[in-house]
Amino acid sequence: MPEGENLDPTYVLDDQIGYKLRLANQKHLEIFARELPGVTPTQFAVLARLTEVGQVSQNHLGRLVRLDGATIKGVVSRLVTKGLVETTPSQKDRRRLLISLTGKGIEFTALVTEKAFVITDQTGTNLNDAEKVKLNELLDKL
Amino acid sequence: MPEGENLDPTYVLDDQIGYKLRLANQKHLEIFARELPGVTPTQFAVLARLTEVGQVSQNHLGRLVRLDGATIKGVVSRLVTKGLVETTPSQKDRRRLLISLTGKGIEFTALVTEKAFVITDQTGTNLNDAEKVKLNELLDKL
DNA sequence: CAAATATCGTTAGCATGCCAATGAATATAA
DNA sequence: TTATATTCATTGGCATGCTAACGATATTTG
Repeated sequence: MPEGENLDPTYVLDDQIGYKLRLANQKHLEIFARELPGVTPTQFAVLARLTEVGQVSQNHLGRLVRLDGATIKGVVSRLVTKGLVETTPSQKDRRRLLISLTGKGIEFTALVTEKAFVITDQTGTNLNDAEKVKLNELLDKL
Repeated sequence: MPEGENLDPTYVLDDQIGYKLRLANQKHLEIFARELPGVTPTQFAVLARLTEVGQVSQNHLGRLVRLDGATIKGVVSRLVTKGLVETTPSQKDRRRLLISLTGKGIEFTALVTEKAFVITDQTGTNLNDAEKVKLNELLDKL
């Protein structure tokens, strides 16, 4: 075997995990946009989290959906524009801005959660049940 | 068992495949930015693809990395600014803009491909070999 | 050949998502 | 208690990535 053979094996873009993750994400985005237009996956994630935890400060909410302060601010303000979320300055800590669902937000979230399940389902439509479980497991572990 | 029990099972954000994909992607982006600053994953994907296929038209290049025309245009022009890629108007088809690596682009890509392997490796660092294979398989199937 | 279609690149507009910097308020330390 | 740290929200800048619209060029069809 000649020396140096394996120094730089061919880099095949399609074999890279990062590339595959982008494509997988792309597929999900597509399904989401089709099944649930009017709100983005990120916006729905915020609504879902607010449903789970109730009123929280903006930065904390960002942490709960893994978005940094700059990003969560934009998402929240778009949800405010849609009337799904409202903001109240905190009394105890005057730095904080408390975020919560409006009545309309609660109603909307309840109404479309059904669709959200469909989206998760359709995203994994090429996998059987065992594979879905496995994929979830591996992504968790990652 | 009361009727209607399973009508709307609780939606748990952390269990949704779309959310997990976003987090996985986030992790990869982070590793990429740390290991290979100076170029983004998408930009590197374009360089890698150009290395594989040589000169191609801009729209076709976009198809080869799964980016639409509007997006690939921006990516290419940023790579042009960095001097890694160049554009030549096609003679046979005056609509087309041919894209290719510059000498610097070839050199740069060769130089950092090593890092790209490290990135793929680090992204899957929490998985053993069998799990990595499985994850790749499942993402392909998706 | 002429007309209808399709493709190519470009632009504008929008939503994610990041980093870095800033000022205000709070918490911790000396 | 005063000085230092941290936290919070906000802003500006940047790169992805999409859709929709547009004019220019090619291709296909009648």
